[in-house]
Parts: sequence; structure tokens; C-alpha cells
Amino acid sequence: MIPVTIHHVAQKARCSVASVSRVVNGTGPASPAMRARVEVAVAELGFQPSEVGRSLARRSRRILGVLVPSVTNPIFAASLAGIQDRARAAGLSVLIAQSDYDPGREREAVEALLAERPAGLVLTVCDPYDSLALDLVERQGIPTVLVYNDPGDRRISAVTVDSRGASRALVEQMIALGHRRIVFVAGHFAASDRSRLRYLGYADAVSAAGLPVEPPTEVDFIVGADDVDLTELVSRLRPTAIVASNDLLALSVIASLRRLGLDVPGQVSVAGFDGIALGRLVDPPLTTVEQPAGTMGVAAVSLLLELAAGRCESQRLLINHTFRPGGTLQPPVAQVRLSKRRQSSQNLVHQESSR
Amino acid sequence: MIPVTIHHVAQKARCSVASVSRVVNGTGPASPAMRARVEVAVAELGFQPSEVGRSLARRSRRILGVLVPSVTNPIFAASLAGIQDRARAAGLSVLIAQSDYDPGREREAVEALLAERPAGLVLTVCDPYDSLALDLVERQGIPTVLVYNDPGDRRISAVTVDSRGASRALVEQMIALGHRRIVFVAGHFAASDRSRLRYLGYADAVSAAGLPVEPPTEVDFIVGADDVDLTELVSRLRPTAIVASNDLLALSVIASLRRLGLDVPGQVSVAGFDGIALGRLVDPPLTTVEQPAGTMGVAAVSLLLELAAGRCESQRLLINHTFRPGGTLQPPVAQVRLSKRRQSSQNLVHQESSR
DNA sequence: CAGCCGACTGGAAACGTTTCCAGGACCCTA
DNA sequence: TAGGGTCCTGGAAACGTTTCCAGTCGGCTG
Repeated sequence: MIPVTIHHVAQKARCSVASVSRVVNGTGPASPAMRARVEVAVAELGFQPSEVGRSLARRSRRILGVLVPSVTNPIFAASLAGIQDRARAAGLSVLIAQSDYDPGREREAVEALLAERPAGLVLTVCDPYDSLALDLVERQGIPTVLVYNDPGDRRISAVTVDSRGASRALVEQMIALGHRRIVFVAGHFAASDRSRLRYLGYADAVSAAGLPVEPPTEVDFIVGADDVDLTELVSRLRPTAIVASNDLLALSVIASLRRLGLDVPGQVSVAGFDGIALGRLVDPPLTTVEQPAGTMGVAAVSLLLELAAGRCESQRLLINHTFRPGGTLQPPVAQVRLSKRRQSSQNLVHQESSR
Repeated sequence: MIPVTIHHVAQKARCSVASVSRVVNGTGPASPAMRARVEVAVAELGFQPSEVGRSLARRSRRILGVLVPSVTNPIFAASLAGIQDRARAAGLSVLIAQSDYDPGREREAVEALLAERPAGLVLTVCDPYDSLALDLVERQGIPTVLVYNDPGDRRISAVTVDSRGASRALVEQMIALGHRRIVFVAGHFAASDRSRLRYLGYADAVSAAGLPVEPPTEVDFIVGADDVDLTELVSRLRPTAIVASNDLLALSVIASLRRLGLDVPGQVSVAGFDGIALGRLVDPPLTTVEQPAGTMGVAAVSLLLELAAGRCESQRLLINHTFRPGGTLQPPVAQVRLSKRRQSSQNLVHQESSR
């Protein structure tokens, strides 16, 4: 059960450990006879060089550290899958950590990753503008790429999408369709700059159209399918369209609206962000802004490899988003009638047909 | 940028590396003065012990190796989240690998994990009865826990659910509701013993009721939201109920049926397995058998820790599944009329209302 | 006061690997 | 035949840490 080391191999092949190392790694010269002897010994003993000793000796690890807020969010799972695939192609193992959207935990997680002395780091942090974890990373000077985060004035590379622009475009589309009461629903607002940028895009579009900018509605929303309660929001603002800060939340919002007896998109339109695969499976398909998470993961690792090899400088990659029409966004119905009677209605839910 | 080592700390604190090690780890005696000097030096230099040197010295790693078929499947993402949480609580880092349901890749992945000399392994393999990867692991004798897999006659621990029994119970329920033409749709049949066991449960129930056991319909289905084409299946067998080998596939099946103009559950009932969170968000909620993936992940790591500490023997944990009614399973409509006219209909889709 | 014991400290070996360097064998050329 | 080159090989240092062991020092007991 004791793992077989290079010394065992050397003994069996009657040569020095140096020669074994050279044969196994294909570095340096070796006579055919030697090569054969070593290969036989390796096969018989089932020798596999220890990455620990190996990375200690060459003071560089074949490991990548990855931090995401939560792997149960399909968008990060997809990103992780992309990272993992690209890393494997480059012969790197992937060390993974989750922050659960908690800055404190984020810092601990990054510390643990750093202790492994990885070749590089791929991070999606809560708030890049105020992240102890990023401070740590910067001080260490280890190659790092942010995913989904805007690095601000840090000298850190990033692969991002134009969250604010995408959000603005989406909301402009809603306005063009005739929506006038549009609200923004967010989860983890405090702990997600993605949410925040998307809200800003919403605000851009709404205020440009001279409509009221509602403060974001924050809902308790962690795992991905919690029940959200929109009763108060719906009764107070009676929106005709809701922008959710991500697809998972959008699906929750839709389920919640339907529980309130509201038809989506008949009475309320809903749109999200991310473009998770499951959005296409629901009926009608979710209207969303697609951001290719897998591709972003792949791009992040590719960039990281270039960075680590010193073949390029710190830089930012902007990945294109695409609008996916889906079917949960429609022109509002009975727009005029509704706004005429705005004051008089005290109904909890506003079912146009009953008025 | 060169990382600070224990020697730098020792130099700064004017003591030996041995003392630094003792203070940092809290092992062995140290005078208050020494402790203070070292702590100051550690803080000033931002020293963080290298896990590499550390694990080489104590020949044990604070790392857990995890293999799942694919992190984009929410069920494995949830399992991974559970594993990760429990591991973090125990101070272990998590190394992750994916097999993409490919036995060859599975072997490579496990080899790479093994090279890191992890403290233990948590695996979900394609086929435990014929897995080179598991052979490797067994030979190495490293503490290992299977998740979702039945270890067969291997001496490996496992955390599983009774897939076959759960499937049988589900199909019996369908039969009790009046369904007579029930088919089983699977993805990755060849590469997933979960699928296979669920099919066997289906066969158990169907044959016990004296109904025809249809061979499983395999569909191309990798990422989680591909379009599946059920045209041929529907036209040939005209099922009133479909059992999908997992929830993701069930959602795809529902979307596909609706594209064919069929109402779910009005004309065809559909049920899945796993109990992914998103199943509750669709309309109507997906009928499924819930298997608590996160809990299984947590249990797997807990078991692994006991195993590694030598506090228990290799064992198998069976986690309970629960039936989640949802709304996609209903009694079949127009059962009698349909079977009467079975021969005459050559329609691609069988819309009961139009007959 | 001698002896002993405990607390503290530092030196050094060990972990498994890579890699530098030097030595040896052999062949070729001048 | 001497000299120089090439090719192969092994010894040993290095990587960063833990841990065993031996040594020192002070205080306590007899």
C-alpha cells in the first residue's frame, strides 16, 4: 500500500534516480537499453510520479485554482466546465472553491487556494472593488483572471460581458414594446457586481425614457429554486414587466407570479440574464440575454496560460452577449385602461380581465 | 514576487525554522517571547506555509479528489456542492475532474487525481462493474467512496439510492393511474449504471403488471438541454406515459412533446428522476423521484473521513428517496377510445381530441 | 550544593522529485 | 596516438516543510 517512489524504480532498473526521471519525462539523453529497463520497471511497479515531489522540485504546480460563488448556479457550473476542459487540455488539474456569495468565505477560500501554490487563479468574486481576496492575490503576484467581474483599476486580467449595456438594451426593448412600469428584481444584490451592473443598465434605459426608476427589489434567493414572495412588489408597483438579475431568479419569479394567479407573459412579462440551458426547456422559453459561460471559462484559462507564460500582458476580454427572444416578453395588454384606473385599485393582484 | 518561505520568517524572527513551524502549527512547546516574535514576522512577511512542502514532509495531503460525469448536470453540481462544503469544514481542498461519461477519459482523470496523492477520493463513475479507473484505485488502496454507484463486489464504500426500487415504485404508480403504454427514455445508457438500474426498475414494474416491456429509447443528450427528437418514438409506440432516466432529460422530453403539439400531462404524462431544483419552477412542476444530491455529497465526505481515520470499515450507505408528485403525471385520457382505434391511426402525433 | 527534570530551542534528516555538474566511455580527426 | 568531441550516466544539491533528537538552561528537590 505504500506508494512506489522513483527510488524503487531505480533499484529495480539498476540505475540512478536521475536516469529514471529522464526516461519518464523524456528530458535528457538515455540509451535504448536504459530506456527499456526503466520502462519495464515502471510498468511492473505501476509507478506514477508524485505531483507533490515534482512540483516542489520544479517549484511550479500543474494546478489551477478556481473560485466561483456557487457551483449549483448553472451559469457557474457551465463556466467551471469550460475552465475544467481547457485546463485538462493543458495538463492542469483544477482546484475548486466556493464563496457562497460571502466575502469572508471568499477570502478564506482564496487563501486556501493560494496555499496550494497554483500555477494560476480563475476567480469570480463577489465585489472586485472591495475584495480582500483580490488584495491578497495582487500582493502575491500570481497570474489571475477574473470571470464576470470588472477588475476596475486593478492590474488583473478579466473575461467579462457588457452587463450594463446588455441590460440597457434589454430594457429599451421592453420600453419599445410599450412597457411603462418595469421593475428590477435582484438576488444577492450586495454581493454581486453582476447584479449591480445589470441594475445600472436598467436604470440607464428607464431614465432615458423618462420613466420612474424603481429601486431594485431584493429577494432572498440562494440555492436556485427558492420560493420568492412577490406579493408586496406586485401589489405596490403593479409592473407590466420584470427584469430579473439572472435566469434562475427569472424562473423563480415566473413561478411566483403564476402562484399569484398572474399569467406570464399575458399579464406580466419577465426576462432574465445568462441564457442558461434550462431556459429553453420551459414553456414558453425564457426571454434572456445569453452570455456563453462555457466559452468564457475556456477563454479565461487560455488567457491565463498566455499570462503565465509571459507571452502577453494583463488584459481584458469582452465576450459578446446575444439577445434570445424566447416567449416571456410581450407587449403589455390593456395598457391604457390600467393606467387610467391606477389609483382606485387596491387589489393585491391586478388581473386585467376582471376590471 | 518570490514566495516567502519558512526560512525568511526564521531569519526575521531570529530563530530556527523548527521553531517557526512549531509556532505556526501550534505543535510542540514555545515560549511566549518566541511565539510573539514569530507571529510578528509571519504577519509582516505575509507568510503562508506551502501545502506542497507541507504535504511532502508529512506524506499526507489535505486534498480530496472528486470525479463526476459532468458538472453541468445540476444533480452532480449539487452533489459537488455538498462535497465541497463538507470538505471545507474538514479543512480539505477539493480537486475536481470530469469524465464526460467517457470511460477512457474517466481513467485519465482518475490517474491525474491519483498523481496528486489525495487524502481520499469521491467518485461517480460510468460503470462500476467495468471500470479501469476503479481497478486503479483499488490497487492503490486509497480511501474511496462511490456516489450514486453500486460497488458490486468491490471492497469500496458507497453512498447510493435504491435506483431500481425507486423506478419500480414510480412506474407502479403510473400503472395504478391507468397507463398501459409506458416507455423509458434514456441518455448515456451505455455509460451510466444509474440509467440502467432505473430501466430495470421500469421493467420490473411493467412486466409484473403483464404489460409489454419496451426496450429503452436512447437519445443523444449530453449537455443538458439539447433538442431530442421523439417523433419516431411517439408515432410508433404512442405512449401515454414516458419515464425519463433523469430530470434534465424529462424536461427536454416535455419540451420536445410540446413541439410535436402534444399536451403534457393532458395527452402524455412524463416523470423523471433526481429532483433537481428547477423541476419545481416549471409549469406544471415536474413529477419526479427526489434524491438529495447535496446530502449524498456531504455523507460521502463524512464517510470518507471516517474511513481515512481508520475509524470504520468499508461500508454502503443507502439514502432515502422521496416521491415528488408534481403535476406532469395524470391518469391517461380517452384510454379506451384510443386503444380501440389503434390500428387505423397513422398520424404522427396522436391528439386524442381530434379523433 | 548536587542532581534531576521539565521547558524550550536548534540542527539535521526525511519526504519525492528535478536538474546541474562532473566523470566515464567511446568515436573521430588531425 | 593524442586530443577533443559526443553521448550517456550517477552523485548530489535543491525545493519547503515537519519532526526526531540532542542539547541548553533554569528551577526544584533532596
